[in-house]
Amino acid sequence: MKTREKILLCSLDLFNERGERNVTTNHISAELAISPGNLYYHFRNKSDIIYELFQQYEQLVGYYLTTPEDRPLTVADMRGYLESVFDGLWSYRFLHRDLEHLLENDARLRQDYREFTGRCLDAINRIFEGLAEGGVIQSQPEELRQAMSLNVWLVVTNWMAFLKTAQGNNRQVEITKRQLKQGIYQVLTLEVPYLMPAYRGEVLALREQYRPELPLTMMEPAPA
Amino acid sequence: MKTREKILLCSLDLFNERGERNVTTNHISAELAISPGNLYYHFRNKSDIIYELFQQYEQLVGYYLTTPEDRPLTVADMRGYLESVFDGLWSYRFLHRDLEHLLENDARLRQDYREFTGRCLDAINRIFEGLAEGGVIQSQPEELRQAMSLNVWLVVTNWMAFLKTAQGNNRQVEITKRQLKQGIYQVLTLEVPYLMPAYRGEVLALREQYRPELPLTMMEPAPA
DNA sequence: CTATTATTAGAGTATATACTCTAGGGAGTC
DNA sequence: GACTCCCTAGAGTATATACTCTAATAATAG
Repeated sequence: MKTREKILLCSLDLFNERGERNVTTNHISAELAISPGNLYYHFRNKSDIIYELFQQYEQLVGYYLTTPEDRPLTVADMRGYLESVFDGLWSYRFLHRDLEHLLENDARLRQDYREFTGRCLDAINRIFEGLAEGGVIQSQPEELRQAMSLNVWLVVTNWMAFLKTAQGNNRQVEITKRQLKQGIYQVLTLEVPYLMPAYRGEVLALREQYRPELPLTMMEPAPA
Repeated sequence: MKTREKILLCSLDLFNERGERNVTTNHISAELAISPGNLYYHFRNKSDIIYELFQQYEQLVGYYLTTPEDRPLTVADMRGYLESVFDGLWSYRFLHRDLEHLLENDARLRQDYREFTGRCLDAINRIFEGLAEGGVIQSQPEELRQAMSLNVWLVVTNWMAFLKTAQGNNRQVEITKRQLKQGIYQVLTLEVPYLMPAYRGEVLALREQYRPELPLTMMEPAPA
């Protein structure tokens, strides 16, 4: 594998594990057993690495969130959206952590992220429309649907941060993918009151699959 | 005013304005025109300042969220809770920004914040119960109510962060209190489907008062 | 083989930042 | 006046971190 590619992969790993803030370019090069100079040959600076990872993320989520134009959406579709979006979130989870700091220091990222948010909100909105067409949820006025979409976005993008704060006494709180996916439970909670009778049971059963075992604020870090 | 108190007030101001991360102890002492040594005479370290500010915040919100035991809740109560909680959020908004980093570096804060979260979730839950008793919203099974409360918490605590990311092209995005309070609109959106007919109109009218003028992702920073 | 380009090493630097240390001023008390 | 206690000054330090610079080495093209 090319060094450049290795740097990206290694950076992503370290960022996800320890948080971008706690990973220096020296750490990255040390982990790869290359010199700092080498790293800076391939990337002008740390921001460029982050930006490129963000672009990967953007592309991935954009791909996940496409909606078919020729048919309404089903419960299976919805599940697919949730699963894949949370997968993406997991793979690039460092982004949604120190996000504010990242945006503060990179104008490109700031701009792109803003547009990305807009596209995602639109996509969520279209998914709600599709689900209404498919008879899964009630149709709602545009205004309400948009506000709902925004709430979905807030829950999805901040679920990880909540887990980290609500959990454990250790400095390095390790979140599992399973826990992250309990965010799906919270998103489906938002939909509960809008479910049509015909699909209510099915969606509630799906929701149960993501239910946390314990109330979240009582969760302790998994023993090592 | 005592120097100690001045340090707390000044720190809070600077933290809120520029973000905790961008404010050093040297900045604080410079702003106050005192020496760093002086600051460190009053506080052992930066974390101690933050921790004391957090305790103020905790107390404030704890006070805001108390529920009367002798009567059900009204729409006016609900409005009061939302207004005051968002006021508190505004006054200590730096806390909910770099929260993860703050918790990572202070075990006391980590522990306290976790308990604080638990208490807040309980309080939100009790408020929902009170509103159901008061006939404002439908009564819901415990499990659903808890998940709803958690969603409310997620929206409330992350609304500020969303505004900062969704808005403007400037490094230092200035959020107004008015914009922050649009978070109330989002919280009330969560309640819409549960409103009882008798109060539906009233709550929807209340909600309208917090409606953003523009779709949020199109919002530009206010011209200087 | 030679010339050129792409890649790598690794010591070194500029800057920032939380914090320390010593010395002393001012006000009240005996 | 001397003692004590609270408070203050401000130069200085240890450490971290993003990044640079020079030189050397592989890879490739002609």
